[in-house]
Amino acid sequence: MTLLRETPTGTPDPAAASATRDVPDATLARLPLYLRVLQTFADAGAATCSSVELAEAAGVNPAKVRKDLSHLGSYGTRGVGYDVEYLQYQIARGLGQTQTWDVVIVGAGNLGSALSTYGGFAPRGIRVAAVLDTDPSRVGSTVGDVEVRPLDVLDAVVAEHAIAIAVVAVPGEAAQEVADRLVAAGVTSILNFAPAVLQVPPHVQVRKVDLSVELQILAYHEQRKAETA
Amino acid sequence: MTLLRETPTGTPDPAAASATRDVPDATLARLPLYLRVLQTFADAGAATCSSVELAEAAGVNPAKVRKDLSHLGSYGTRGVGYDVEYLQYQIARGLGQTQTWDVVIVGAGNLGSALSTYGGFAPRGIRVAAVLDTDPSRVGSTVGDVEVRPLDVLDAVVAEHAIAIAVVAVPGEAAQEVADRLVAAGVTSILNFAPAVLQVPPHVQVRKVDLSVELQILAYHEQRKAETA
DNA sequence: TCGATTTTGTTCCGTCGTTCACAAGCTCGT
DNA sequence: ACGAGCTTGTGAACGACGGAACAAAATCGA
Repeated sequence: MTLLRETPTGTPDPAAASATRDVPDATLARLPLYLRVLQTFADAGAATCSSVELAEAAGVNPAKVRKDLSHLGSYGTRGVGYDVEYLQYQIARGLGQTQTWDVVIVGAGNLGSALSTYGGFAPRGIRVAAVLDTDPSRVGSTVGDVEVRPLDVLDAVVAEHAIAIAVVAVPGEAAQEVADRLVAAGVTSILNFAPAVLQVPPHVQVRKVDLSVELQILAYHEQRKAETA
Repeated sequence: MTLLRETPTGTPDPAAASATRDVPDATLARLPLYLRVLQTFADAGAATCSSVELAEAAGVNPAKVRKDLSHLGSYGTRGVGYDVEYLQYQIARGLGQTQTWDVVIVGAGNLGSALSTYGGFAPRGIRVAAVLDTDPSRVGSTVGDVEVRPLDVLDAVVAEHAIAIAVVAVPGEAAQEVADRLVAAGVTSILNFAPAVLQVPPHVQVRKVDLSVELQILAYHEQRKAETA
């Protein structure tokens, strides 16, 4: 899938520099979690923390924490642990949070509105630069503190904010067309909430979140419990 | 993690009956996707379809489709393919869609409202039986076609509808307390949208969806592209 | 200065998921 | 009635992930 490289077991790079490379997706999904836990530690006034503490608060295995962090570099001190503030910075850097990423949300329905006003984006270096919709009844209204604009301004918005990431929160029937327009506008990463499989060129990355799938998986396990016999 | 059993390579069960068992989570996550694709095939008037057609429409490998489906049983015909309608029924059965699952949503904020009015649940055997919130200013209002009720009625609601699955869509600070109350009420599966790690008894299953994590992962890959050097 | 203690970083191994490749089996035309 | 041509279902190889165990290294006290 994604291009992978072997862990550089060769010469230990001069640490710092641009050592950020080759983070597995499984690890990547946990780094934001660590970041959140570290913030609670920082709020509590802790200067350092061990992998065991981090693991307990995050609900994972301590060895997994250490291995995850080692993918970013060697930022801990043996016998001591990790400096909370320094590790926060390093994880943020590894995730690309040193810069703020402007994103555009297409679809101002219930889900699009919820995403637009979601408070969890800003602290993580993500800013909703624009919310677009084709429905004239929605255009002009405001969700959160941004105005809903027509989809026609997409090209201009993408160019103005140098947007690379877009969120698709439209009905499944409209998703492919929206995706096509996003790609044409120059977007290279799409987060798709619509129940549809998007066809995009290979240089465009798509991640999919299906709200009902999660519930269906839970329902499956409930059914298993109920069967028993 | 989840209890696993070896694939029953022993005696081939009399097929039909209650052959649904031991479906890996990775497969489980794709079954709803196949179901959606099959519906488009049915709408187009197709009576049968091959694993290759299914795979292309779902954007996965044909072999993966066949292996996924084989976990449910042998419902295809060699040389022909799968009967669309029959396969739809079998997947739905495997997922536990033969019955309707009532769920309760806690939190009537933007996200909770979006979930309550999400049209994708009903066709998949999931019904939002109640939406609860602690905020008095929200209680009494209606989202979609259900009224927002106070969290205090949780026990009664869970008992009345025999609810096993709950959705947590509250701020991170309130998530753990809500989870505790859900567990006390008898809920055994929780879908958590709050940015918090929930501590629950081992018999309770938690799935987590973090909206910002998905965007952060995309941001990481964008950063990788930008670095290049 | 040196050893004891603590905690990281890494190696090794078992397990799970994905993919390839092929045998089993069904349909259709002759 | 029978062989040709598909398509499924599955065994096996491969790669990635998770977890345990261990060696490397830093601090602290004597």
